[in-house]
Amino acid sequence: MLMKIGELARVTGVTTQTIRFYEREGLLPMPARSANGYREYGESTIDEIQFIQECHAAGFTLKEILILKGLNPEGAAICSEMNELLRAKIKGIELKIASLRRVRAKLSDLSEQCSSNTDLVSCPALKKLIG
Amino acid sequence: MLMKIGELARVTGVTTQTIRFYEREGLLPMPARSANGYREYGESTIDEIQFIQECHAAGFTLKEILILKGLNPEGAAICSEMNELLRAKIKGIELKIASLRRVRAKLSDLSEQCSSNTDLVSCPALKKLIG
DNA sequence: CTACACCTTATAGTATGGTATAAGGTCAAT
DNA sequence: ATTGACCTTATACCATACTATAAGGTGTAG
Repeated sequence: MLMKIGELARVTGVTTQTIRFYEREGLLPMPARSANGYREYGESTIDEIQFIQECHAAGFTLKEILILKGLNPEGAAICSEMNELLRAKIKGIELKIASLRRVRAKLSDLSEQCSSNTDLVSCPALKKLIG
Repeated sequence: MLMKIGELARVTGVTTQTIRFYEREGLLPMPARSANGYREYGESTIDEIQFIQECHAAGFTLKEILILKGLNPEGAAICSEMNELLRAKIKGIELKIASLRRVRAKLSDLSEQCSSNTDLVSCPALKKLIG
């Protein structure tokens, strides 16, 4: 049932240092300690770490995840705040996707037009593509 | 025709320090200098900076943009390398999108189920959503 | 001629998200 | 009883991508 930090690290795929780092940053609650001072985690902490990882992969900063978790010291996050943050992030990601698609299109064209060229800057096709 | 660094900064929306930083990092070529030592930029530098910004918005690091530009000191980027990098980045972005969508779905559900709750961690709906 | 906005270099500091190191305590097995 | 794997704290360091500061030169307007 109860895990020490090493096992929690193994099952979540993060390092023990990262778990302690998250704890210092307030992303993970202070765990119970056994008699010898070792951290003792319940299985719900696995979900908490996965939630952090999932949010981080989605482009949230650790501070934003703090807000999402309502542990923000400047006040609890209410749902409208969460949704606001979320919408802003979705918009950001969509801009990123659009940008990536533009870059991909440009570079795909470029690699077709000068497949043996070694320098994009000196490539005559570049101007058309990035102009 | 020729711009000083301040004007280039204004038209591109980056700071003069950032332009000098890009130059130091090899992302921008060393510009010509006027008699007084001021940097003199042609209009093509606007495109170069926009290319950097576009790639950066798409999730490339500055080092990766160096590779894309074929200015990588470890060797010129050939098109296959570019495409490899590009495909990896696209995959990364797609993973991010997928993750974002999962988080969005979870939080949308959450905000519907407990629209006045102030703490996600103590929310009884959370377990279902992030489990 | 002096005020002011601009330019120069060099150096140092910032925020983010960790990662590494030192110096030591715990515990199960041999 | 000592080896080895684990745990503890504290501290320092890292890459990324800027951002700020110091100390000074340039150029134009009044």
